[in-house]
Amino acid sequence: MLRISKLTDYGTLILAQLPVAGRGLASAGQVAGRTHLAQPTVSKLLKTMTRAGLVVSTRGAQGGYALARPATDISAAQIIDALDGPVAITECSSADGNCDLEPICRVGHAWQKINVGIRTALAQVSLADLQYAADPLDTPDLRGALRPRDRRRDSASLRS
Amino acid sequence: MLRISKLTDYGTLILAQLPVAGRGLASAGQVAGRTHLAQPTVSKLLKTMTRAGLVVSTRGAQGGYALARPATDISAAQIIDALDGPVAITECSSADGNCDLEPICRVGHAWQKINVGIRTALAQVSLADLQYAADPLDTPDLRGALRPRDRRRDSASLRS
DNA sequence: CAGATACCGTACTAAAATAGTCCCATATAT
DNA sequence: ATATATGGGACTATTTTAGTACGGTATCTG
Repeated sequence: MLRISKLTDYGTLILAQLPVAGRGLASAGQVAGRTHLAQPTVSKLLKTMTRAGLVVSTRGAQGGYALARPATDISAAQIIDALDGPVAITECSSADGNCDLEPICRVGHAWQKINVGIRTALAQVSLADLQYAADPLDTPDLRGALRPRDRRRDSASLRS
Repeated sequence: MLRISKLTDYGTLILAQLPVAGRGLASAGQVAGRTHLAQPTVSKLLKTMTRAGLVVSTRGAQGGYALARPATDISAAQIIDALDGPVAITECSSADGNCDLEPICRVGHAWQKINVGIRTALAQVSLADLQYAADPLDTPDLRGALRPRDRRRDSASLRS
């Protein structure tokens, strides 16, 4: 949970190996060699990313792949969308749609908002950013994603 | 990927149903009834959250559960830690530890930094915040989590 | 034109994580 | 004593993720 899937990680590694369109091509086999990943896996990922528009391909002998655009114009969110599919947000927890208890269901929706908030944040991170990641670590403000109309510091309202 | 697991969602629903310690108790059966979740599932989650210290329990007849502390003092990160276990960050992608290609491996680490950044952000969101989540949605700044030493806007350095 | 190279798409298998259930032990109120 | 209710672990089922295989198509080279 809250982890980047292996395939997304692989995909990023692969993208980092590709030349930008116009500066040459790299075949799936070459990329596999450089990343130490299995060739079929690399092929699969490249195919998927091609369909997603992150990568362009050339068929035939001397063919291969290249980044569709500069690394600064490829976002982390796009990579995730391509490889993990559109984010599957948790649906309403009530099995049979019995959402009569409004305050409860609103809690479920809050998680969805957090999901979307995180995703939107990932749209701001580019492949180039990922490549240059240094050591320090800073904390984004996620509370803004919820923005309650009126935040109380007491929990009295918890009583059902 | 990047989704809140069902169990975490359930857990939040359940927490929202519990009185704060000192203001009474709710049994697993009662909570199951109010949330429309299966009783064994509710029991399991409450047991887990008790062990994690989010909830306190009283055994025996008339026993039950209560929040260990006010909803403002229970963070989203704590709920996730309790129910999804410590975040399993993607390990080095190189199967046999062959991380000779430094720039490549650094990409993998960047995702880890994003993971941690998101997690840290979640520590700022309380159960009370989740309950009052309103409609608007704001975007946290995740790029801060990477903070490159010197960010270039060109992708020339992509060439391997 | 022939053959080799390399992508395209889909279907399939395998492995792992998630979700959900069951049972027996223990503690406490009446 | 007995009914109620949590504690802990084992177990099964389901879903998701990861990885492989195969037949098809496009393009370069000679």
